[in-house]
Amino acid sequence: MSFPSIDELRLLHDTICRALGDPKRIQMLYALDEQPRNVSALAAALDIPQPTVSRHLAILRQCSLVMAERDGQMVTYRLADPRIIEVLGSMRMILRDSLERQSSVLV
Amino acid sequence: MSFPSIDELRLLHDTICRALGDPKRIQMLYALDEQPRNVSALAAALDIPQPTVSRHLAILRQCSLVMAERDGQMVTYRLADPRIIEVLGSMRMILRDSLERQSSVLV
DNA sequence: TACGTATATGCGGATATCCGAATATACGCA
DNA sequence: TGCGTATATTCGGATATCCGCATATACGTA
Repeated sequence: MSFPSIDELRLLHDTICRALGDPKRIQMLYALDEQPRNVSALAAALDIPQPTVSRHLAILRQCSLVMAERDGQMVTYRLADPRIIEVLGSMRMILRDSLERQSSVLV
Repeated sequence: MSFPSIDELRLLHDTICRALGDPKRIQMLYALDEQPRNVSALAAALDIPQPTVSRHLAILRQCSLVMAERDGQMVTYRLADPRIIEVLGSMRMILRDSLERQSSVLV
């Protein structure tokens, strides 16, 4: 087989794909792409309870998609790699074209 | 806010991200990118039981990532949009760079 | 119709995920 | 040390996911 090993795909799934496994986390990635924020700023911007935000950030941190930097009492989070936003953009294009294809069948 | 609406992100998650939510499904996408296959060929190639393959294919179908075409008794599956493989390739690069970054810290 | 092959689905249990509520920890400051 | 703010974690319950196993459905052929 010429395609990636199941081990690499498992790793890929355990990190990046898993991180994208919740819409709130995707939302958080976009918010952090716009600008780095601390936990409560993120919670306020997205209208999500602070413990929930903190938990999702912990997952994004484990998956190495965000970086945390303590700054006094606050912890500022930023994207570890802005290319994740490009990946999401590609997904949105695939989704958009897929929906378009489906709706044109209905005409 | 200038980033995508929570509704679009929810839709994105419910389709593409959800489809990538299992390593077997990612493996199947790669196998189908290599060449279209029917269910039992896919099951044999990946050494996964047929009912499991069938169920994962149903999810990929719901998410519009694969297309099914009946061909006598067999059903041939193919990628609906090969760009999903490019997306996975980008993810693998992000993962690779992330692991590299982490290991270089340990030196 | 009867049979064999290919594919899909129903059921049940194990496991994972998500969240609200409460609490614990970390830090700055008086 | 004591207090307030920021962040992280624990617990429990609801919900979703995955899979093995058995079975149902679809199709071709005799």
